[in-house]
Amino acid sequence: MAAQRSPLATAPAARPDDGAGPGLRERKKQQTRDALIEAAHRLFFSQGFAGTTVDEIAAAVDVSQRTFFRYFANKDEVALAVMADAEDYFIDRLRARPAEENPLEALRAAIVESWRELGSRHTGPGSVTSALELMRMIEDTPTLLAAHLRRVTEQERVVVQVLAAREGLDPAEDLRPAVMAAVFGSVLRAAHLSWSAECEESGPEDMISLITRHFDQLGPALAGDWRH
Amino acid sequence: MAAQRSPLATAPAARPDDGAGPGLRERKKQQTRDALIEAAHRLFFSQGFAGTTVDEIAAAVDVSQRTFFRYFANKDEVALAVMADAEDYFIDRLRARPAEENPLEALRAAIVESWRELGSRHTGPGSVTSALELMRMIEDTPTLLAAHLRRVTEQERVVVQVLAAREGLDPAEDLRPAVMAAVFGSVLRAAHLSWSAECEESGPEDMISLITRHFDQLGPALAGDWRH
DNA sequence: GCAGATTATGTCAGTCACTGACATCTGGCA
DNA sequence: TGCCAGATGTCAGTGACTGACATAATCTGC
Repeated sequence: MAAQRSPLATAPAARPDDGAGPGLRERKKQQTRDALIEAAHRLFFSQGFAGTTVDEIAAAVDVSQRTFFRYFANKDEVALAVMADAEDYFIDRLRARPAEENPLEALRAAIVESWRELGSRHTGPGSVTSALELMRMIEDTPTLLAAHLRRVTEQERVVVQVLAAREGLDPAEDLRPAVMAAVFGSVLRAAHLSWSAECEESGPEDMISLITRHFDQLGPALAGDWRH
Repeated sequence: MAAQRSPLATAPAARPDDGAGPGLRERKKQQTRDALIEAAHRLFFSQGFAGTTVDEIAAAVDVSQRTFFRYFANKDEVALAVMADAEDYFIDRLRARPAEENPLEALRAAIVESWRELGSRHTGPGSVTSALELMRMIEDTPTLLAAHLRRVTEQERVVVQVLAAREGLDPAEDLRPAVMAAVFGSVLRAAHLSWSAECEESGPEDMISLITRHFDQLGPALAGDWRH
C-alpha cells in the first residue's frame, strides 16, 4: 500500500463508475485517507495538535490506530499532507511555465497560479481558510515547524533542479539556481509569516498580493536573464 | 536549572579553583552536561541515532533518565548541542565584525573565523572530525535533519536582525537583509552537503576553502554596499 | 458466480520518548 | 552547624510508533 496523494483538486465524488476508473479498493483507500486528513484537521483545530491523540483521529474515522499508521508515517504527516499536495502542485505549475520567462518570473507565476487554484476550493482541509489556520498551527508547534521546514528544504532542492534544467545549467557547478531558489524561499517564508501574523481572516487574494508585494521588493537586480 | 551552553572552547579543566569562579554546583552541572553530550555522541556514532536509547546515554554517565531530560528537552537536542554552540559562536563573531565591511564580507569573515576556532579543538564531540560525522548523521536521520533545519531557520532570523542593525535598515520594510541571509544560508548548506558527501576525512581547512569557493561564485552582484 | 491469490485491516503485545509528582540528597550560605 | 534552594532519583503513567500474525475484503482468471 504505497502512500497516494490526492491531487490538489479532489476528483468529483459523484462521478458514475465507468469501467476505466480506479477499482473499488483504490477508491476506498482514497476515501479513508481523505477522511483521516479531514478528521485530523478538525480535531487539531479544535483541541490543538498536541491535545489530539492518534487514537482519537482513528476513532473518528472508525479505523484502528494501526491503520492510521499505514496511511501516515507519523502524526506530523497527516497535518502537513495538504501542504505537501500544494507543494507538488506548485512544482507541476513551475515545470509548465514557458521557457522564455526568466527564473524569477516563472517562480512568481507558478506560485500565484497555485494560490489561485487553492482559492477555488471552498470546503474541506484544503480550503484557504484552513490554510491560514494550518499555517498558524505549524508556526507554534515546534515539531510541526521542524517537519515542515524539512519538506520545504526538500522542495527547494527540486526547484533548483527545475531552474537549472530550464536554463541549461549544471547546479553542481553554477550556484545561481540554488541562490535563486533560496531567495524565492525566503520571500515565500516572509509572506507566510506576515500572513499568519494578521489577526483578520483573509482570502487567497490577500496572500497573492502579499507575495507579489514581496516579489516587487526584490528589484530587477536578481531578475536578470542568465542565458548569454 | 536553566539550560546552559558551554562556550565553543570549553574552559580549561585544570584551572585551580580561585574564589571568583563559578561554584562547585555550577561546575558539576557543566561536567554532567558535557559528559552527556560526549557519551551521546560516542553511542550515536557507534550504534546510530535510532539505535541508541536515552536510557543508554544516561546509564553511560551514571545518571537517571529523568536527569537527562532535565538537561536536554529531547534526544535530538543532545545530538545538536554542539551545532547550537557553534552557531551561537558564529553570531558572536558576526556581531563583532567591523561596521565598514559590507554584509557579505562580514558573513564570510565570521563563518571562516568560526571554523578556524572549531579547528583548534582536537578532542571531544566539538572537534572537527566529529563535526563531519555529525553532519553525516544529521543528513540521514530525518528527525534530526528536521530539528536542525528549524534551528538553522531560527538562526537565520537572528542574522537578519544583525545585518539590518549593521546597515541601519528596518527588516520589516526592506527585504535585503532577509535575502542576504537566505543567500548566505544556501551557500552554507551547499558547502555542508558537499563536505559531508566527500568520502575522505577532511580537516577544517577543507571546509573553509569549500565555503570560500562557494562564496566566490556569488560574484559581486550581491556584494554591493547598501548604504547611500 | 467461484476458488485462490493479493492486499487492506484489526488485534495484541511490546519498546521507547517524554512528563508530573514527590521524596531525598547536596552544595551554598548565614 | 543548621537551614534552604536547587539538583537528582524513583515511580507511575501517557502516547507515539512497530512487528507479528490472524482475519476480512477486493481482485483475477475461470
